Parts: sequence; structure tokens; C-alpha cells
Amino acid sequence: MTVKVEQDPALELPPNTEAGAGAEFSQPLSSGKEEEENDDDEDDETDSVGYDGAGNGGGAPQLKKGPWTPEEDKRLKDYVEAHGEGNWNQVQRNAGLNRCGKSCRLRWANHLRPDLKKGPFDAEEVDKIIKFHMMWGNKWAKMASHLPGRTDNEIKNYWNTRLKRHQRANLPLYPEHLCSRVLDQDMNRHIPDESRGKKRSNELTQEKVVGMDDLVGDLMVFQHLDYGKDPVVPTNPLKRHASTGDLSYVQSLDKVENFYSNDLNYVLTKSQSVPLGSATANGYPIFDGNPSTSGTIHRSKKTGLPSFQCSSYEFSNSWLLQCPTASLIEQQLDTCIQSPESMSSQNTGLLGEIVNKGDALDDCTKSERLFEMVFPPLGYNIVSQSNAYPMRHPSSSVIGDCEPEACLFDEIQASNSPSAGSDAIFAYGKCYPDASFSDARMPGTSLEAGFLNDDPLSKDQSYPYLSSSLFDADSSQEPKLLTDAGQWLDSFAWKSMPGACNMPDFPGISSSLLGNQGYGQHILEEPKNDLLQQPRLPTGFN
DNA sequence: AAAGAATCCAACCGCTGTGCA
DNA sequence: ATGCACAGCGGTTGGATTCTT
Repeated sequence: MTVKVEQDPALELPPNTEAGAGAEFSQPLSSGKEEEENDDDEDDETDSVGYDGAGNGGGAPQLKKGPWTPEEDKRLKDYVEAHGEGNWNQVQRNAGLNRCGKSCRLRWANHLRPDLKKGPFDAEEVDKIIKFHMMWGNKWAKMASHLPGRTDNEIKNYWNTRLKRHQRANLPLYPEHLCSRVLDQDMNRHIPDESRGKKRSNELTQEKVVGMDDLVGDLMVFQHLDYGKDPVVPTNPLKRHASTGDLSYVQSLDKVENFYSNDLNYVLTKSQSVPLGSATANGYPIFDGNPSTSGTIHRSKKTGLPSFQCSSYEFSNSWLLQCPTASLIEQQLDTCIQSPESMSSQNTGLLGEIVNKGDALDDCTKSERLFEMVFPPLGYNIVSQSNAYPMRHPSSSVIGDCEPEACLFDEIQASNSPSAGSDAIFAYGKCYPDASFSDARMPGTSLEAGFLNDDPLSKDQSYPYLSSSLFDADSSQEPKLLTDAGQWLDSFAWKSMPGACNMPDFPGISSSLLGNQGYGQHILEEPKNDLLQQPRLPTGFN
């Protein structure tokens, strides 16, 4: 796990390099033929690792591959410092580098950028990485954006190393201390499911809205939560398949994957008439149709959902058994694993069942039921809720569609103490397929707050939003928000949001939330568009 | 000390998304 | 609508280094 602290090679140029003072960026290191290369297609059979770039080329333009030399680094660094980042093919052409633009970008981003933090990950960073992975899966770039000075490649390498090491040692991938506090606090005050469900049914009279990322993420979290007495063997099904050839094992795991993917995507299909990435085709989950042979796991890659790195064993951990609903999941899972044939379209697992049952209910109740069935296993007392505009479309969802500006929050966590008033915030504003978020995030949770940008219906608007479901109720830890820039915010506040609101009233988020990041004006910004007064359907909502 | 295994990590590859002509 | 260039992302590879036996 040591990361070598290597001196920036660009700083130590060989004595007789030509790229010293006054080096022009127009002299290629090699033949320097202008080529209209497609950098993706340059992987010809030239073993260019070690290619010295000195006239080896002959006719066809050949780009050097392999390790960068200090001289190349120097050229690249000088060029980027002089001309800025971007336009990497121009870099390649103008900096005298016989490297493809992609390679230049990578070299700069991973090694030459001045703001890079070298050296091994410290404990805090490791902590973050683990939490981030719990939340997002293999979203290395996203993680890197929250770890200043770190690159996605670095994080990815670290994680893969960690994964291997933990697999080998039969250690849990996610250390208990990162998960258990959720359980510690919530299991103790767990109300039996029935009563809590009833209570919640009474409490929650309005539509609950959940995003699939949360749903899936949270389900994944409770796969990972609590490793019980026995160590968990986090197993990558694909790798296990490749290395052992144990088809039945892989098949089982694929069924597990199928089990969840089917359900979740089914819910997704019903919940959102908008595509979630390319995870669904025509609203149905994508599988390669031959899980026993291909071992391909589509979901985590295509949807950005957490990687499926648990073995089936992990599903039967002790924590799951403590929760009736979770036990039901586990039962179905076992059934699924042991006799995959029993999985029919009528019996697609818990979530499918929820959906089926939910079909008989009105939209509001359906959402509520789903919410109750999915989230109580996680042990959260839900005292806050979001409110979407009423379902207005025949195909509206089990979960609910949410327009960010239409969400309201009856009660949002009081400032600086998530455990003071509520331990769960269920508010969600993520509904546009193409939306991007400039967000703040509470580590260890999937709580986000920030601004929804790039609204396809109103490009110029910035909507404040809160998203996600599980508010970490760890009173021992000061809540923090992390901006996209990786800066921790010392102060923020979730203000209550009394009554229904639409966009003009929306800012239940104090301007102090992100005000010191310069976003306050956006938070309080009045909408310019009359459309905001009315619920709108997401793009593609037919 | 030597050989093999394990680990690290830089670089590459394929793919996707976006902007633009 | 289409094709192209470009940027970026995540997975994979393979050489170098370190560790273990």
C-alpha cells in the first residue's frame, strides 16, 4: 500500500537534453510527421514500449508508447504551463511530443499536474475512499474529485490492490467501523417493523420519492453492512469465474446479480420513465442472457451503481437476519440461488413483489409501501420526508417521480446535529437523466445537497436540491459537507421546510449551507421561469 | 542468496459522451 | 441527422519492485 514518492521527473532533465532553455514546441522528438491519427487506433503491433522515437517509424506515423522520459515530461509540462490544459492533440502536435493526445492528457493528469498530492494515502483518505466506494462503487473519477490531489488512477489502483488483499485474507472489504455506527445506533432503537410501518403510514401522508441510485445504493449498503461474526469474503464473481472456472458458483452469483438487477431495474422502469444511463434497454434490465458463461456484470458498470463485490455469503450475514424484511430478501435470495428456475416473472424477488403488490395500490400508497419495505431494513427512523407533486401520469411510478423544484421538505435536519431531530432525510430531486449535480455531500452517507444544473428543460436554472435518503445519525461525528472542490464546509444548516413549496419557496437550505463557497446567491435565486410554478414531467416522460 | 510470488502502478485500451461542422 | 474530433472514464495489462520462502 505504499505509494512511492517519486520525484517529478520533469524537474530533472538529462544534462544534454535539447528541451532545455528556449526549447521550441515545434520539434518532434522523432520523425514528427503530421498525422491525423486517431489515437484510439494506434495500437498497432509495434512494440513501442522502448521505442525510442528516433526514426524507427519509417512510413506510417508511429506514436511512442511506454514510459515517459524526463525529456518528454519536460516538454509536456512546459507546453501545458504555457498554453493551458485541453486540446491534447494540439499538445501532441505542437509540443514536439510523439505521443498521442490521450497519452499526453493522462500523463499530465496523473503525474505532472502541479496540484498532485504524492505519497501514500493517509488514513483519512483511505476512510473516504472506502466510504465513497460504499456509496458509489467504482466511480474513480468521482472519488478523485472529492480527494484533492489524487487521481482516479491512483484511487483505482489502491482499491484494486486493497480488494485483492482483502480477498486473499478473507477480510471485509468495508471495515466494520465504517458501517457499524449506522447499525449501532439504529438497531437498538429499532421499532418492530409492523408498528413502525403503521406509524409511518400515518405519519407519511404524502408521496415519497426515491431515486434509484439511493435505492440500489442503499440495498448495496445493507449487503455490506455488518460482517457479522465471520469474516466476509468479498468476491468478485467475474474474477472467481475466470480463475476457478467454477461455473455453478458464478452462475449463482449471476443469479444474485440478476435477482437484484431485475428487481431494481423493474422498479426503475416503473419509477422513472427516463433512462438511467444505459442500464435499461426499453425499460428492461440488460443482461447478456447467458450469465453462466459470460459472467458479465453489466449493472455496476453501466449504471454507476456500486460494484457487486459481495459473495452470496455476504447476503446471509447476521445483520440481515435481524430484520424481517431483510430476512425475506435473504430467503428469496437463497431460493433464487438454489433453484434459479423458481424465479419467474411473477416471482422476481422482494422488489418485484413489492412492485406487484404495489400495482394494486394507488400511486401514493405504492410509494409508501415500497419505501417502508425497502428502508426499514436499514434501521432508519424516517422523520423527514420529501414531497413530490402528485402523480399525474398513468404510468407514474411506484416510487414516484420528482421534480426538483416540486420537492418539499416538511422537516429538514436542524443545523449541525443530524441526530438532534431526525435520523433520516428522505428527499430527492434527481430525476433528469442528463442532469448533473454540483453538490455537497456528507461522507459516509448518500446525502447530497447542492444544485441541479443542466436541467434540460431550463438550461439556465440552478435548482437547489437535497437528495438521497439516509442521513447518518452519528452524533459522535460532526456532520460535514464536502464540496465538489473537496473542501469541507464548517457550517451549514438544513432548515425546516414548512408546508408545501414550489421553487420560489424552495430554499429550505440556508444560504450558509454553501454560501461560503459562493453558491448562496444561487440558493436564494428566484426562478425566472414560470414553468417552475408547475410540476413538469421529465424528458422522455410519455 | 536466489527464485518465485505478490504487489505496485504507469500506461494502455475500449468505450461513451459531447460539441461542432 | 450524421460523422468526426476530442475528452474523459473505467477496466486491463505488464514491467518494475518488493516480499516471502
